[in-house]
Amino acid sequence: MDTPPTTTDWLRLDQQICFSLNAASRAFGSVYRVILKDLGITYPQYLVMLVLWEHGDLPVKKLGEHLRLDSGTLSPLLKRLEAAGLVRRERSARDERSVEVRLTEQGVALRERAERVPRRIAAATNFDVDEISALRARLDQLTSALDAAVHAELPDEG
Amino acid sequence: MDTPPTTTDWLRLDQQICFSLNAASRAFGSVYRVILKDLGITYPQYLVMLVLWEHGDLPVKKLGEHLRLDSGTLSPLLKRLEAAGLVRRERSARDERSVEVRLTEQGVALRERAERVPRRIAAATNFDVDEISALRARLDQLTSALDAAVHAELPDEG
DNA sequence: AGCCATTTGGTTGCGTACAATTGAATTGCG
DNA sequence: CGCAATTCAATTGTACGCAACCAAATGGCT
Repeated sequence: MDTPPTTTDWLRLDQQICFSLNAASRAFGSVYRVILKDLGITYPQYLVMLVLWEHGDLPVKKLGEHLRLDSGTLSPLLKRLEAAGLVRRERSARDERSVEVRLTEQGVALRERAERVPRRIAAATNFDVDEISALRARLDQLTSALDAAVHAELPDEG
Repeated sequence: MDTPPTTTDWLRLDQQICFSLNAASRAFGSVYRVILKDLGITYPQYLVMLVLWEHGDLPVKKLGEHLRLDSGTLSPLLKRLEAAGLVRRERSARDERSVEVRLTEQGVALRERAERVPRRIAAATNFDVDEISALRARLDQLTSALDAAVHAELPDEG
């Protein structure tokens, strides 16, 4: 009744941490897919719009820093947003390497329709604001630790 | 100092819940990528192997239920595992619609090398077992709520 | 001025995710 | 038995996410 954990237990426990995280992330994806269908954008595209609405026009680099995404992900995504008419991409005059991402009128206008989204999401989680804050803090803490581990070239054991 | 939250606050808070989740999930991905490189498999492939090690040979359907993945994801993934020699896919004799996924000798043997993985991951998180359990429980609760919301065809507001 | 490391986006290739469709096999029902 | 509905896997098409590589532009240094 109180045997020490076997290797099998470790393998199972292990699955559950990251698996639960993964599952929650994908479950969120499903909810967003439904809610964002009206707006005609995907969840990652919505994240980009959130950043632009909050911070105004930004170069791709800055966008990537806010979202933890690199150009390999952002370039095609931004092209789709541009094709949808929500965003323009313009080479910076000052630094020709840089591409400024600018909201179009449509992009600005979309914000109004997006304002209903957060409340609907919050309702779907069935968590209150404090619970969400606590969970978010925990997750950020976890992310920091994982980032540090990756950059530390991963020591072999604990 | 105690003004009610504006719509902008909502949009920001909203970003943080799902964004933190997403970020944590991707951070885990980076850690697993490094740790699993030795084994020559990706994280989702590792999940499949975990299920097979725990439950033995399974049809694709059952595998998908354990992992919350559909055949569109599993089919190509399983082909890659088969190409790597870790798994065989065989049409069930009893039900020709079903495909049994079976571990090869190599697949069974890989388990031994995989046994070091969980401890290394746990070390990278910098969380103790209880913290991990608590977080996992919270995430599962969240996933359940989100699943319910999706299946309930998403009521408009909270 | 000339050279070179760095910065910045873009592209390619691979591997998930998932909706939608297809097609074969099976089951259920009259 | 015969046929319609269902089940199951595969395929197709779209969209991330990221590593690896590339090219243009910049800035520092001599």
